[in-house]
Amino acid sequence: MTSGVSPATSLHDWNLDPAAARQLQATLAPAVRLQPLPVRPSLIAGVDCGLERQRWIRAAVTLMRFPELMPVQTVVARTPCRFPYVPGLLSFREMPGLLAALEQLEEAPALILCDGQGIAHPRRLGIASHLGLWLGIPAIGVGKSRLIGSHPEPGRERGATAPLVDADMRVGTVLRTRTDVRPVFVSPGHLVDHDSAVEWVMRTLTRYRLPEPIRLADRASRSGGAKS
DNA sequence: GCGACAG
DNA sequence: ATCTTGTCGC
Repeated sequence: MTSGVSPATSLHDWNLDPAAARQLQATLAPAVRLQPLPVRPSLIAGVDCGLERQRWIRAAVTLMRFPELMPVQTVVARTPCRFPYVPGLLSFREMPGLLAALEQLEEAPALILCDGQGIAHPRRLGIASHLGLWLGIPAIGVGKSRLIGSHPEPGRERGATAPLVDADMRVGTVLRTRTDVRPVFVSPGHLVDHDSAVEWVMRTLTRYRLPEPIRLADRASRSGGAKS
């Protein structure tokens, strides 16, 4: 009855075709706000999706307490694929499942780390931005590969960064999360700016390439297991 | 027309 | 994302 996470505003439904989806992204993008994360979040969520036989989306969310980085709760939702994978339209494929999983949380996160891009997107509305906007919760996009933009190669050391630019605009940061390991693409989703996005990805790293909340959600989306 | 293209 | 065996390295 009392869910930890519910939409701040019901912005739209999910019955759209690709053309309408792109149109909607252009309409929603101006509402994205880039600003420093106001408070230190004590509850951080990591979200990720897995695919089951090309027909089901397995959306997983892991809630962690900061700064301990101890998992508080992990939830998984299995929903049918209703939208194809189209570069630039990922949120229309994965968000319905993610929202179903988020509703199962007993507490709401103060920050969400999302697998995929934030504003580093053709219309500045990657899945992290769309999700953050829908929930009214600060969100950061952490992609394992590039969608758009150009950038110099960041230094090889852990913590090295390079700006990600598209159409003469800063859209993200290429961040080396481990020495000599392929960098990740960090971009603000909503209610965070470039600096806090990189700062909070760094603060949730342990010994792996991906920040712990996303790494655990990724793990749950593959094994399909929830737990408290 | 051709290449690029989160998960 | 998923499929899918072995292999290299700490």
